[in-house]
Amino acid sequence: MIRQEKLMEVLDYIRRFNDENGFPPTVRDMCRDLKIKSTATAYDYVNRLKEKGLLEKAENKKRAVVVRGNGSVRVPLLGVVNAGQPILAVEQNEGYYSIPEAEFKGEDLFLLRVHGESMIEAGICDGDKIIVKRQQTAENGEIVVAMFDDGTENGATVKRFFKKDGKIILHPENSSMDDIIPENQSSIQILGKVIGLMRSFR
Amino acid sequence: MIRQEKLMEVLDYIRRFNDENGFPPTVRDMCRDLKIKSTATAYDYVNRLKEKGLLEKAENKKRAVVVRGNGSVRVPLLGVVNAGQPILAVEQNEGYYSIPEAEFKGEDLFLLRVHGESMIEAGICDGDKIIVKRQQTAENGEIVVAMFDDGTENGATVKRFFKKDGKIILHPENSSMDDIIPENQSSIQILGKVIGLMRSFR
DNA sequence: GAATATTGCAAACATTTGTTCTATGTTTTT
DNA sequence: AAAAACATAGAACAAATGTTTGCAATATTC
Repeated sequence: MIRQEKLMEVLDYIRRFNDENGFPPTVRDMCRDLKIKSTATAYDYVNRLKEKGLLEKAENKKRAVVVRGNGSVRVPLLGVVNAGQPILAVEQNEGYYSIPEAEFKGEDLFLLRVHGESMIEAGICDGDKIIVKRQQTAENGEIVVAMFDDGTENGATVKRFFKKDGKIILHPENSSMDDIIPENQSSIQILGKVIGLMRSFR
Repeated sequence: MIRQEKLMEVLDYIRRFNDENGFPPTVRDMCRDLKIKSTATAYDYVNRLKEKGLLEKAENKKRAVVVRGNGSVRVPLLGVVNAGQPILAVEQNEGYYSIPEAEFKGEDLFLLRVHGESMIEAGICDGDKIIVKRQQTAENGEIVVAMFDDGTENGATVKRFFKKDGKIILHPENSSMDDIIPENQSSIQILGKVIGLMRSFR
């Protein structure tokens, strides 16, 4: 069917127009650029695309067609994490980053800048930005961001999580460091699970 | 000045509205959501932001305000790189990813999936996606993607680049591997410099 | 404190743009 | 080949939305 192709051409046009201009096209834009002779025709195309669920459209609003999924999610960078300073309780927002959602799936994600070498053997280096999924629990072997308060040592760290004989072990991936087994186990609080990271070389 | 704050609030609102809805707000949207009492006021705000260069606006068009830079660039994933297979000359495009431009600056970027452990001590692991800036030259110590043809060994690899006594050395960051000093030095071709990476834990 | 500039408001106006209607050509079905 | 279904066009209409104008409130300057 020729119609199919035309429809896809329109869909593609809307996507490109949006990318280039920052806002969606009008039916008249479509007519001009795709050599469609009537606004009614373009209007029709848009409605067919909507029926097929290929785009969203708000009725009666101007330039309100949306082709969903440009492929990125916005996540906040909440601070620095290492073996020392805790993340501030009132998480300061250091800005938003758009990360590819195909790569980093999940609800309630945030970023933290890593400080320190404690996870170097897991390929997590000083300065990396880790992508964390907020959750209170963790499975054995997962890398987590956790807080605990143990008198001398306290704060937020990123470590590999293990539970053995009912005791939580926070294991640094650095052979020159020892496991952390907080005395005050009940103070341990999982902030989230590390699902990915980004690094930029300077 | 109170005015300043209000302006920034509007700018932020436009950005958020766009993120959430996929298209920009109208002056009346601003009035409703920011408790502005007159469309003329909102209109005024928008024009001031335009004067300051903080947004773009097409005259007389509906919903045509744009806060440039939603913060991401679209880059293609071109294939796999390791010590073996070359990237296909006709680079196959495996899709686009939106990556934060604040983090990964530069023109002409692309992604490659890394295969192998040859850069493990530089924190580049098997399965990582590296962000490469296309360029033909490199400085001493930079991590590059390079191709060479040396009879037995050939293809594209990611290695640290050194030039010593006129000879190019491709240094793996893995103490169990040896430096590569291609016999046929003239066959060495730098495809780009690695400026960052992304990883997602499965 | 008067003069002046800035800011905000309400209402009217102008333009853009979505939507509907009817007609005509084109393909598919019977 | 007639009938039916579909696709497109052109024009008119209606709603959404940008823009202008004049006035009041508030802040700033002298």
